[in-house]
Amino acid sequence: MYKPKLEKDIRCPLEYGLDIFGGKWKSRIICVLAEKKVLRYSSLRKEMTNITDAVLATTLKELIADGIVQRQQFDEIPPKVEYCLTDKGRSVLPILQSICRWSGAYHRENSEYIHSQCQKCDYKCENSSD
Amino acid sequence: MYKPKLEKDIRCPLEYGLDIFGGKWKSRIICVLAEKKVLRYSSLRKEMTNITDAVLATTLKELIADGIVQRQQFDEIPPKVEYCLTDKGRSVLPILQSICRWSGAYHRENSEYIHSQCQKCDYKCENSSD
DNA sequence: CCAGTAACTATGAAATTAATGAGTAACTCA
DNA sequence: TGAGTTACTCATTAATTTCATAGTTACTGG
Repeated sequence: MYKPKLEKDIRCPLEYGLDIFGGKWKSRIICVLAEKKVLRYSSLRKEMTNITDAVLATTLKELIADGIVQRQQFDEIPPKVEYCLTDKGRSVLPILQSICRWSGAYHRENSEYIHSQCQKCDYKCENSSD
Repeated sequence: MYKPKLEKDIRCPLEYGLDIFGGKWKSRIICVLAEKKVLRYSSLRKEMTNITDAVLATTLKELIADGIVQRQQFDEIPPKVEYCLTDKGRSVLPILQSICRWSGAYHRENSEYIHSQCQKCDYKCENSSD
């Protein structure tokens, strides 16, 4: 059974925010959903190279519990479940973009940073072109 | 001896950025230094309630290696070392503020989030009043 | 009737991160 | 002489996060 971290609710806004889109997979899921709009569970897993079911399922639960991702279930056989960002989820995209821009300013010149397993770069950094 | 993570340099900007100010202590150190400008090691540890020497020392090394924090050593007895933010370090403050503002919009209404051990809230959230 | 599919869950191992507690050099102050 | 100070390091343990693998239900297509 999934147990939400109650402690999170008494943390400060900065920790609350970092908890929502920090970590290894959360920002990546948010970016993929931002790009593809709607994805079934299996398609999402294919987009996220190397993620395992256990991690994807629990990470999705956290994002849903935090109101970032919406889950819509269709009662069919075989099962069908669709995931997309909520308004709250879309509202974090400017923050992620600002992080990308900031990093780009310091990080871009001295290394290759776009590797094939990181879809969010292709999305984020091309779209933040002001 | 401290070994920098080379892998970080081939990651995408979003991961690079989250690595720099994510984690349990990094954003807190950045905020305290933003507020106090300059702090000796021992004062910094006092500001960060509950941090241990081992964690503070290695976290500082990471922030220094990432160019966020500057270390200045005075050859005195007893030893004296001062820490402050670099320009790059100060440039992350707007991002941290935007995270605070975002969180505040969603998080503020339903809980107490400022607790005594979180100095960065007092700093961050009062200063982001637009 | 057996393999395949979808969307998971459960379990244990591995890896990473953080915490604990002690120790160090070279002094100063009582 | 002996405790206190500073800015750490080191070794070990604990906690957290992630990975790897297998299993489940209720079907469908061959």
